[in-house]
Amino acid sequence: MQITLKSFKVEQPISNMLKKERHAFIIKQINLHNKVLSSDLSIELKVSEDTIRRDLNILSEEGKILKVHGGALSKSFHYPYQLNDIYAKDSKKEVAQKAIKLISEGMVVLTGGGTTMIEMARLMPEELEATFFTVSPLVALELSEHKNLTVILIGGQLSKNAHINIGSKTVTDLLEIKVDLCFLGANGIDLKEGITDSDFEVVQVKKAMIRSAAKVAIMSIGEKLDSVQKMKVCSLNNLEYLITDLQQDDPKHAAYSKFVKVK
Amino acid sequence: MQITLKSFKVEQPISNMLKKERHAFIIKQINLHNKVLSSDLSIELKVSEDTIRRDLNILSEEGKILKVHGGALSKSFHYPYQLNDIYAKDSKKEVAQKAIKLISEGMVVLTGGGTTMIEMARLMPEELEATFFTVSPLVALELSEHKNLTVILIGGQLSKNAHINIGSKTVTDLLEIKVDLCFLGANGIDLKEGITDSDFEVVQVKKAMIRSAAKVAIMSIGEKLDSVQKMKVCSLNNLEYLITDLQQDDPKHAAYSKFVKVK
DNA sequence: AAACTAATTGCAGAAAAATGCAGAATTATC
DNA sequence: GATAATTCTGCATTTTTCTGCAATTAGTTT
Repeated sequence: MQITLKSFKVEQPISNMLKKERHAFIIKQINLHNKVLSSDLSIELKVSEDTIRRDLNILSEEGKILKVHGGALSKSFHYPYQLNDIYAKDSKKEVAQKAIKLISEGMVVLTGGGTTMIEMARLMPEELEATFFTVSPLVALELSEHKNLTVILIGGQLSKNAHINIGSKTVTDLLEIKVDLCFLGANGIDLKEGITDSDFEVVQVKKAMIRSAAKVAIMSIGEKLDSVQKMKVCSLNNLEYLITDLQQDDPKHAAYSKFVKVK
Repeated sequence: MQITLKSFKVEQPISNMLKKERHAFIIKQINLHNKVLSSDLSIELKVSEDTIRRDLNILSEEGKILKVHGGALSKSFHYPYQLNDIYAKDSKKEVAQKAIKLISEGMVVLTGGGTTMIEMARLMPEELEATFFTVSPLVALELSEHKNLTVILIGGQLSKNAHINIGSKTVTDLLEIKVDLCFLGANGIDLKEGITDSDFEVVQVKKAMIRSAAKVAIMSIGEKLDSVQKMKVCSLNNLEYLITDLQQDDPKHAAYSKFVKVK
């Protein structure tokens, strides 16, 4: 005996559907795809767009969906944004915590800028004795709140965007130092393209920082994995560590762990 | 100069995106990378730059992002330092206002640290075009909020008390520059003893700053006149200006005006 | 079952929104 | 101060929405 399915049973909109049924169908689609277009629904449900629009208006008034021009979105649709707060602050804190574990007493460390680095500076153990070089005035100020840290700010022209020191002075000063471990943030991390960034001057500084360091650790929230920016900083095999907020055995990590120690 | 990588791999945007979806995408990109370019978004989202610009304007009006020429920035990246409880803030603001009058277009200026200097940085005219050297990370950060200022931070070891860079590196770097005007705060000002301070390393830096400057201006609230600290920075005839919050004809000024131009 | 009322649906035309484009104005950059 | 990039402005086009209104259907009453 053989059963042949003639048609795929997708969400099967019955012709001559009742209003309530249509509404249920719409809600289901929104839950499934987070959005619907009036034009799509009109075709799928074989009713005029006006009817769909009326449906969407009703559902919107009932607070079940978010109506927008052209269709509707899931009510749980929200901006990935926390007012007054740093984006993904908790993730960044986790990254920072993991990074701090790599620092041992008496070490000489070099750090870049960025919110993750500032979180790290804040979370540094109170009693730790170490020397920190940094190109970021903000990181320097945070670090200097810790009594046993020696903080050395590498000078240069202060970049208005990146809030770190850049330019030839910064680069040549960096060439004169030698540190045990360098922590860098990244704007783009990708298997093929390695570490990438979008600002030419920032890239120069990061390259110099990498040259000055025995080991380099990249700190990044998991979201940035597999994204590429316009300019290359270095390839993955220049790195020692990759620190993210993800679990060590997260599938996103797998490919990277061939190149670097993933934390 | 700009190097462009061939491959672009980003959150792939769905075609026929609703406006809100585009907005969410934009905000996510900003949160992730701290900035976006209109031109990039136009390509990524496959809409005209005009549409992106309109999107950015809306998001900016909603206070979600910081729109700038060419794209937008993350708002939280704007650094969160506010020293609000400053002693004698109003007096210091007056001093700062008077000091700013000494700065003219295109000048090269050197500044020290301290709350008065930070007030000056904040009150700087928005459009002023000038070059500022400073040994204070906080002053540097404040100054860098002004678009036409070039801010160069003289590096060194960050002093935990004075919050300025100190040490031999700072001093030798200072010897290599030559500026039109140097603004210094003072801990003690006295007719006989001149400018005095209480921290040895800070004194070394201030001396170096004075050597690098064609003219030196001391900024101080009136209260500090006729007080002496442990270590000498320089005598009064090394100075060009003395700027206080007092009236120019204040009796306290009289004796000083024989040595310096009192403002 | 007929008649009546209320709700639903589709449609035409007007209104509003969204988008892209051209040229002018402004801003950045060197 | 010239050049290039970006933004603004007004406008045309397309798409979506809104507003009656007529046709249809469903439900109720007599």
